[in-house]
Amino acid sequence: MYLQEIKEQLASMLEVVPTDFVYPPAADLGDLSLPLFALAKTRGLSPVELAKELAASLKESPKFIGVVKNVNAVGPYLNFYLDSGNLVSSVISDIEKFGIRYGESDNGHEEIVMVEFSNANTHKEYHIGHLRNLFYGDTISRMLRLNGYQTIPVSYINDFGIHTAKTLWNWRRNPEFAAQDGPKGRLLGECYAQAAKELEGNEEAKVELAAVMKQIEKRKGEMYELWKETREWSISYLDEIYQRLGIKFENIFYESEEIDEGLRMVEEFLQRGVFIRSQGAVIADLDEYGLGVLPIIRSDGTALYPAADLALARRKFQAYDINESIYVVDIRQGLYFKQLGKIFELAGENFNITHLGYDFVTLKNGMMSSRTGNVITYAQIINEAYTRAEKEIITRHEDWDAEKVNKIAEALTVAALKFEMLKISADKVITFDMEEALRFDGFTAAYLQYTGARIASILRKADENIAADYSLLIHPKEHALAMQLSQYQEALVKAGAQRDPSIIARYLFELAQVVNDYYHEVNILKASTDEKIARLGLLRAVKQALANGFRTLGFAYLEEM
RNA sequence: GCGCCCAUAGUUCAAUGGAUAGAACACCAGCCUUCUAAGCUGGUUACGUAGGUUCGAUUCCUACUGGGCGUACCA
Repeated sequence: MYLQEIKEQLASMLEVVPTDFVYPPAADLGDLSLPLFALAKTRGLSPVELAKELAASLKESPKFIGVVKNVNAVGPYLNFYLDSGNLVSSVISDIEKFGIRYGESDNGHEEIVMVEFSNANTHKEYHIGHLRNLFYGDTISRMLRLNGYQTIPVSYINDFGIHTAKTLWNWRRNPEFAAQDGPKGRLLGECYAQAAKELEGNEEAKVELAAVMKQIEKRKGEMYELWKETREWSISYLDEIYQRLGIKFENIFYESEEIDEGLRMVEEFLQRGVFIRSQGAVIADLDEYGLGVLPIIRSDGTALYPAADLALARRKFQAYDINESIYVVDIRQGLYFKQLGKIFELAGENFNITHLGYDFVTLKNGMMSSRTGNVITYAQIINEAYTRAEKEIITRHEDWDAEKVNKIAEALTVAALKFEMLKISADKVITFDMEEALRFDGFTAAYLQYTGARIASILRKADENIAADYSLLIHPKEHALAMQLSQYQEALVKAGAQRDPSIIARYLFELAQVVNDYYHEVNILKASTDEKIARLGLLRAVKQALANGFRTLGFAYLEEM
């Protein structure tokens, strides 16, 4: 990559490392900058003096002049100016060479990483909190792959907890649910919310609930049969969601399929002294490590969530030969994953597990809670987003047929939802606001897609893909555009290393801003022939970079919108 | 109680041990016989408080204040 090579050459001349270079805050200060504070200290000089000396001596060096156009000392900084023609043509040729793989790197050394995310529950509603997990996990998995890891995206569905019993308990006593038409998977969510509300403080009902749970656990009886049937509804509803949002898993695990092996492992860990019995329950006492106590089996003998997790972890490492298992789970479970890691350590299991946490999604009027009904479900948000997108398209394109409107509206909808969740750093609570989230201007997916569509439109009007002399492109806006394009790989590497998709979201937004600026400033189709074909080549490069970025975040590049 | 996280413009978010702390939205004023105005241009406004380390702190450390989360039978 052009920029990386420049940095390496300058670094070796100046006896620094490529990462010492920064980007100046303003274009007139150059393209690359080297702060001299550290270097000055080791040489016993003032940074300002050193800058002057280095600038003067570099200007004398013919080797240096071949690499960059100019260098200036500005205070304690050494500022470098790249030659526009070189910059633009090198960047375009990098992009042409790598195409869909432009930006990829091999930092992961083909290590095999399993990324577990979208740990949804059956028999419960799917809401915007789940979407953050889904999009974050999906993008992390893809980002790591682009950084040279082999990633295995998997999901782990909790189909066996007490929540399933709650839903079934209510389903049975309120026949109106079963009587309703329409998608049953979604209905189960409503049924659960009502059940949770009614079970609160209702001791009589809790006895009934325990009886339901027992049937499910024993895998026998009427409620178990109902569990099997309803479980399928939930699973197909989840499949529908994943398909609509373009999420693919290599495998989906289910708690009901891990629990038996989990219970065996609990016995094993008891014998090995990792777990103990206490107050009738089975626990891991991790107090001496500052990790408190983790209950594994309830005092009534029924299993808690960690039991199945033990078996799943072992399965992952034994069956898939992975180097690392990443759990993309809400940060509130941070303590749980520390406990799980300690348990494996005490048991002598060499499992490299990482909890990749992210903060939760809340609403302006407080935490989401199915009990109080303060929740925005997946169905609500996607329907609302789609309606708005469709309306927007129809007012702009009266001539489009319904099929075309639908196709574009769908792409805009999925992109909008993903981008809203990914553009915020994982360590921030998202306070979800429907109006803000579904706008089409500003820092949004629609802005990015619109930028892409306008480029595509120009390219359609003049499809002259012929060899061009890119060194003609010396306009300052072309220089700025090439600089931004050249930084795509850095953004992807940083995002991968920090496991933070918001870095790519911001990079793309900045790229789109530079592109829009260029679009308004420089005419492409009406330029002279040589300039025109060169500019079209630049636009093709921009299109490729945008498309690669969109794909990384999981949404479509639209030719028209 | 103990532990973890967060605090930047009216709002939602960035960045950085050092060059004028950036965007977006909102508000005001402009730009469609130049390639899609879902766009562009200009204007107004910010580092919670108090110390410390440092040549230099919004960034690192400590305390405080405010908000959130977790902390044995939810997941």
